[in-house]
Amino acid sequence: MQQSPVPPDPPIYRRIADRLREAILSGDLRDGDRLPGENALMAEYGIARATARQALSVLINEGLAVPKRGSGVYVRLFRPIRRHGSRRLSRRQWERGQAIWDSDTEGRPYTVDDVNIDREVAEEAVARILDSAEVWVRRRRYSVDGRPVQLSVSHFPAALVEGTAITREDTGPGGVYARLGDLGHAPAHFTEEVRARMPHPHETVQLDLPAGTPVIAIGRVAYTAAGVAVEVNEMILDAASYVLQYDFDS
Amino acid sequence: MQQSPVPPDPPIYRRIADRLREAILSGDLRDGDRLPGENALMAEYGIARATARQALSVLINEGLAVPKRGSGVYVRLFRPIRRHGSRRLSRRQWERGQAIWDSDTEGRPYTVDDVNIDREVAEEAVARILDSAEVWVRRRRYSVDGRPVQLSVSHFPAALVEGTAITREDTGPGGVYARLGDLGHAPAHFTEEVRARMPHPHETVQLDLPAGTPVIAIGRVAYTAAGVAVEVNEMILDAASYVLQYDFDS
DNA sequence: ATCATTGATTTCTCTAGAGAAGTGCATCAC
DNA sequence: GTGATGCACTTCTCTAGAGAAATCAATGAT
Repeated sequence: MQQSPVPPDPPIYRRIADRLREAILSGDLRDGDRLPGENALMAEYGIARATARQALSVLINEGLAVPKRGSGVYVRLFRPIRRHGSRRLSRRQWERGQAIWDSDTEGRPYTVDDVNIDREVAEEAVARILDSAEVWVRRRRYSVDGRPVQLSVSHFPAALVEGTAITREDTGPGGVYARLGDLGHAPAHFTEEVRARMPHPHETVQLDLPAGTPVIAIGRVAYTAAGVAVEVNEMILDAASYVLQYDFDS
Repeated sequence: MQQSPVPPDPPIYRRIADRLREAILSGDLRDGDRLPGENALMAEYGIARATARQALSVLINEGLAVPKRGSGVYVRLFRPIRRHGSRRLSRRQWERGQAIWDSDTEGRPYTVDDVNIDREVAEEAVARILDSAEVWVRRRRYSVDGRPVQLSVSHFPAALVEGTAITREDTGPGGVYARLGDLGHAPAHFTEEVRARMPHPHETVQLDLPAGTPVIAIGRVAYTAAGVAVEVNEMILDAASYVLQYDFDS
């Protein structure tokens, strides 16, 4: 057989999904508006319930819509926070009014819940970087406007921070970086590795993520001026809540 | 009524998905291994086809599995490329063997297909940043090992680059940045904004993305030493193919 | 006015079954 | 050996229907 030159027309559920997506992206349906539900689609197109659900699930898994059980399916909103990698550099002229994507200029108040501090045996990658088999681990969750947006797990070499405020809930003024400075190990250089992926179940729960929302995973390593690694911080961000900004010369 | 203290046990499809996920994350099922299919799950658990499909769709939308029509459902592999923000800084001691996530050290050969160069009226955000209503636009797609991994759309102020090699397919040795240097507008500073989201349909097609794969959207602005914006580059990366690395002092 | 109840509406879960369409392997003709 | 054919198996699409569970507004009792 020769290659069929006829593009097979897409299945019903996909055509419906395409239509609805178009309505969302074009702005016909705005943030928070309600989409036609299962019953409405069944009636409008004369299709079975499963087919209507399949159409809606496409948009839900694309992160464009959010289902509310017992209520309806709604257009999802995107209003991110801007997170700066290098504060020093980004505070230059090229920052003001020059952003590509709209975002709330920071300054939104964080709250921290679920602090958890522990001494543990480090997993392989962390032990290698910190050159320390045992580590103190600080786990926290950050919320903005009462909604959780970020998980953070910090690791410190046990021998270095033993007995300091870093092993206690209240780290004092300036936080952990100030305490590392007190120890003569002030961070001077950072490396951040950034990935994006779909969340694991426990991340979905802790960040209260709707379907179709990826997470941004950041692995940050802090080094002293001498090049000694003093912290490994693994962060998980709700991708719908963040725009990361990095500035650099070259 | 009081708050029900009984956690309602999860539905069947979710329990099955949890089991399979566990098998994948624990390493029982490795990259490329085949998962039990619809028919196997129907038989094993005595459930309807739709329920078995729903269980598998959970993993597919999480990006852990990839369905191959007519063949089976397989465990997805993750073998990312490392992309450096600031080459200069990351080429220091703290780079060697200090990565958190495994990745192919770069050097993998890129190929560029689908080059497309055009003079256009800039959209609002780009016009504002470049301070130019008209722009030259270079669209390209990058592939590694024959698989598309990145889309890139570069904008240049029309008045600046008119008549130069930047408006032609072959930009000559050193690429567009060398040409901007020839014009006395060598880029000296970069700002990158990073987001993650689920792909739009045309991105899914052009990057050949399976379901459950987010994209990383990078908006990069290049500035001269004088602070003049000379390029806006919007990139879309297959999130399963990349780890971004940023290095900075502070 | 406030609170509890009821009922309509909505999404969610699942069953049972049918046919279309793509894959991959074994078999057969040459 | 080589290529074509057929068949088993797989995922994909869709129908029809049922009950559970959550939401929301209106109604009624206090």
